Amino acid sequence: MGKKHKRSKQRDSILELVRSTVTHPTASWIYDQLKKEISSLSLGTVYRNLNILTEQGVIRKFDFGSTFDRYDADISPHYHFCCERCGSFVDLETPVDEGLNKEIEKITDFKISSHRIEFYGLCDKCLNARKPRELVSSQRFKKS
Amino acid sequence: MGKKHKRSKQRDSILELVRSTVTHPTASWIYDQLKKEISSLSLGTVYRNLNILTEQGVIRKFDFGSTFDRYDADISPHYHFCCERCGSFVDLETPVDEGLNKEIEKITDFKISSHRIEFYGLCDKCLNARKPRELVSSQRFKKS
DNA sequence: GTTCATGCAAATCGTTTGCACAATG
DNA sequence: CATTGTGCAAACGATTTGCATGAAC
Repeated sequence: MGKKHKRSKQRDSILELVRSTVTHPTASWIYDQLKKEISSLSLGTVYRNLNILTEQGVIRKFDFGSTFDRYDADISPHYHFCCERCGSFVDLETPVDEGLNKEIEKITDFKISSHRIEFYGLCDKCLNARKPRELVSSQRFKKS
Repeated sequence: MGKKHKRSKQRDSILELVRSTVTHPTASWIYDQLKKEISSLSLGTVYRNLNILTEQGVIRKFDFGSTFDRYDADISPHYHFCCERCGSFVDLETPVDEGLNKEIEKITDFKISSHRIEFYGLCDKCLNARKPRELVSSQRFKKS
């Protein structure tokens, strides 16, 4: 069950602004824009509402699933899987589809040099650990 | 031309450790591990060396290209392109390949619920702006 | 009137940096 | 010995949070 959320002018404006652009704006850009309109606006409110909207699934946040940079000594191109439960980040064996870059070049005016794919879901360990008693629902994963 | 880098026990150990694991470790995990071995080690050194190794192409850093979270009101599945020069982040029209998830499930024990693809390269604007005088080589892109 | 949102400022967290000293070539 | 690396602590920048006040229901 999600929490009850009252409407607010601030949240409405934030959503409207994010919907009006295709630039995938950052929080501070949103803040700068709306500040002109709602001069009392604070940055904390922008962050709070972006999180609420993301939680509600109304917008999407691109944060790579973790705040921490991760390092990999395998520099050969390969894809990754990221477990949404435990946060593990593993290499996949699937061959990399080099043709994809060309396909995108065909439909855009861009020069594509590389691409990256991440798959999300549940890893085998977490699948098996499913519901032994209760589901640890929102276990925000920590570093390490 | 890259800079001259002298060898150091710290950097050697960091590289060895990153190479010895497939867990895509974070800086602080690396620090914790090596601290046992090199008790004088400092976190700053770990970061400095991870950056050097990344710069040298010996390891790879997964940082999503920007420090800022970006938000998108288009929650329908679609892929993205990220310009390595100006940092613009744009939606692609290519249809999403839903079959990919199944393919990965076939070769792993994971339950895949979604995937995400980002293409990297140069956008049309940056391509055309190429070398009018000089190439703005390492323009680290700012917010907005 | 109870609940949730706001603005503000302080706090947090990952990462970077300036500096004096130590190690490398 | 000239140059780069280290440890330490302070600085940084994005994001979060505690608190008193204000708006929504």
